[in-house]
This record gives sequence, C-alpha cells and structure tokens, in this order.
Amino acid sequence: MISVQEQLKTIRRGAAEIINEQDLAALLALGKPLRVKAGFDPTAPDLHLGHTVLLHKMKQFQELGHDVVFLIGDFTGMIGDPTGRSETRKNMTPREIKENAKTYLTQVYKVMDKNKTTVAYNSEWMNKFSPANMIELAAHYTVARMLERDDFQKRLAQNLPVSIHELMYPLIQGYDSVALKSDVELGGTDQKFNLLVGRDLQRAYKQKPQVVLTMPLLEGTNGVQKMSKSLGNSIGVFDVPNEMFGKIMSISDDLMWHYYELLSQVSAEELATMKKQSAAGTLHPKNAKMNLAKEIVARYHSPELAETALTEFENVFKKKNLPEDIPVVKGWGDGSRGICNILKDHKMTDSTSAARHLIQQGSVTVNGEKVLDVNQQLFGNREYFIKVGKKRFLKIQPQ
RNA sequence: GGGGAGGUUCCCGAGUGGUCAAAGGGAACAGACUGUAAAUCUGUCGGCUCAGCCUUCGGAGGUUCGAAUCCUCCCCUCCCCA
Repeated sequence: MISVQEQLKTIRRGAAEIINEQDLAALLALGKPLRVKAGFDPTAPDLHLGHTVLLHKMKQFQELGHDVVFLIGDFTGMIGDPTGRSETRKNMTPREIKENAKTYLTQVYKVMDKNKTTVAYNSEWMNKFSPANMIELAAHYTVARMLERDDFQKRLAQNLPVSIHELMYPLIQGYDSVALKSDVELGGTDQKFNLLVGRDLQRAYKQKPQVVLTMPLLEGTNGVQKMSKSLGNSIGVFDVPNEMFGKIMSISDDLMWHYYELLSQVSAEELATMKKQSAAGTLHPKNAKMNLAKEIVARYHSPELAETALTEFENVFKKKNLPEDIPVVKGWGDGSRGICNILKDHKMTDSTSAARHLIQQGSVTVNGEKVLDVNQQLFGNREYFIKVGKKRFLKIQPQ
C-alpha cells in the first residue's frame, strides 16, 4: 500500500476540510482498506459536473485501495431534501427513484470503477425503522444543537419557515453512517453539518466516529453560485458533446483552474506547471481550457467525439463558419411568414416579443444578413440559415 | 388561544388610489471589445395580430370613473405572549 503521507496528499487535493486529519492519518496507518461513504439524493434524474466532484474524490479513494460505498438516499429522497427553501418537494414514487438511481449509476461508472464500488440504498434499513427507533434516534440530539445548523440559522434570521421534518433529516442521514459503520464520509461543504451529525450519532451508537471530508461546491458556469440545474448554470453529464465543450469554454479563466482541480485527472504537479506557464504567458489560458474541455467530453462521451467537438468549436467560433449540425426544419410551402413567429415557433426565442427585441439589437441574421425589420417575411419554399446571437442556429429547407 | 408584522414581475427589493408592466440591484440575454475568458461600456429584460392592445402585484369578492395601493373573507409565513 502507498505510504500514509502519499495517500494524504492525494486525499487533500481540492478538499475544503478534513475533520480531522490526525484521525484520518491514524486510520490510514492501520493499513486496512477504509470504508468510505458518500450519499446521493436520487430525486433529480440528471447529474451535472457539480455532482461529479465527489465522484472524483471517491475514485481517488478507490485507487488508493479503499472500500467505497455509493449510498443512494432513496428513503430520504422520498421525504424530500430540506436544502433550499420554498416548495415542498413533490413526492416521488419508489419506482421513479429506482429509475433515477439507475441512470445515475451508469454515469457514476464513467468516473468510478464499477467493480470496486459498493452500492447501498438507505431504504434497506430505514424501511425497517420503527417509530420507537425513530424516537430513540431523535433523543440523541437536541433542538438547540439542530438549530445551530447554518442554513437553519439563516432562515430563522430571515424569518423563513423551518419545518419539523427538516430537523429529522440530518438525523436520518447521519444514521446512515451508523448503519454502514463508515470510517470516512465525503460530502459537499453544504453537507458539513449533516456529516458531523453522523459522527455524533456514531458515538451515540458506540461506534468510532467517521472522518469527515468536505469538498467545495463547484461553481456553475457563471462562476458565482453553485452549479445547479435550476439556476441554469450547469453542465450536465448528458449534455451533447458540442454543448458540453462550449459550456466549458465559456467559463472564466479563474474558474477553469478550480474545475481542473476538482474535475480533472491531471496530476497536481502538471497542474502547478500549467498555472506557472499560464502566468508566464507561455501557455494561453484558452488552450488550457480546451484541454480541460477535451478531457471532460472524452470522459462522458468518447475521445473521438471530444476531438470532433474541438474541431467544431474552432470552426464555428474562430473561423465563424456555420456549425455542422444545425437543426434543420422543413419550410411551410407556399406563402410567407413573419420572422418573429418563425423564431418563436422554432424555439430560437421564448416569445415573439423577445424576437423583436433581439432583431432591434441587431443580433438576428438570415443567410448572413442582419435582419433590420421586425416584420420581415420569409418564404416557405426557400432555404434559409438563421442565426440568433452567437449560439443559436437554424436551417429551414423547402419541403 | 391572544397580539403584532408580512406575502410585488426569475431572485432580492421599492412602491400606499391615477403619471405603474410597476424604481433600484442581481441573474439572464444581446451589441462593442476579446480568447464564446474576465473587466468595461451600451441596450433588452410579461405577452400579443406591437406607435396600440391584453394579462400581472398570495386567493376570492367589494368600494371607485379608476386599485399593487382602500374594505371584507380566505390561504400562507414570521415574531411576541399563553
């Protein structure tokens, strides 16, 4: 096995916090595979790169020879995650959750080693949990301590609601660590409180408290908030190659380094060199970004498709050519139609109003010519290339 | 159970009878500059058959020539007291 120091170095990469490192070192020194757990909420069927940060860390543990448990929170998922505020999650059926879990796993194995991964569902033990068990569990924690939690604090400060079941949530999640007897739990920094509850509960159930390792939340493409589909700043692992590539290219340089650290398998040494070269001006940040985009697209699609995406990117944005795979629609035969309605009907704009505004701002072209008149008519039996802004393309063909 | 505060357009947040599709900020989108980077400047940012019209300010009614603004009932949230 690799030395404790070497292991720690890998484990520390990108980590926000390790509670605590001495304990971890001591565990590693035993020379036995550790049980490393990370929980995932299967309520959202789509994974984005933000979720994969943990997967990469899990993979690193696998490579170091540890036992990694991918825990699917199918029970907790049915209740609804208290993170975030307003609407109560709509209840998902066990079947939907199973479906989501399945799609999850296919993506998970693009990062992690399937043969070395244990998959667990917390319904396995939670469905057997009686009300009496529940009360006992709840007795191990006080309201005051529960309210210490950062997001509860914030919500209370802002006079926002906190429901009772949300107080139960960390307990149930923490109990997973008891059920799995985990040595280490990984999670995002937003999960810190929950992870710590896991430690407390393990103590209460006479187990050795797990080491907690938190990873930073990956910022979304705008670099401000965390990546989330609802904020519209996410890069989904299901995104088609060109889109994925383009989105990665659109992140800021600062953010790129963060992505490298958390999502790339480039070694820490190489990464340091790249940063140095970039600062010295011998490596153009854009090229570094392209390599990152290539690596990520290759992982979720294939090296060939990554290469194609790169070529396409250069072609469209550097040489300003039309993309290869423009969506094509059939014309409508005889007669003409207004440009605004065409744009709206083909989802190039959200509404005819939006189409008008964009035309007025000069961002719509037809066959390479700027559209000047919002009432411009197009004929249904001709061919047109329509471009809105830099990224939206459409080709209309005669029937 | 009693008392008080509040629910505004994607988010935050002004607005207390007409001048309000509703200030300001954020996000987003577009244009210039670039490396589809950042920063900066500019513009847009409910919908439509678009110089006009229609639908929005928790919900339902009502007062008024006219309501996001006033009244009634209801729903939801928060605070204090019990």
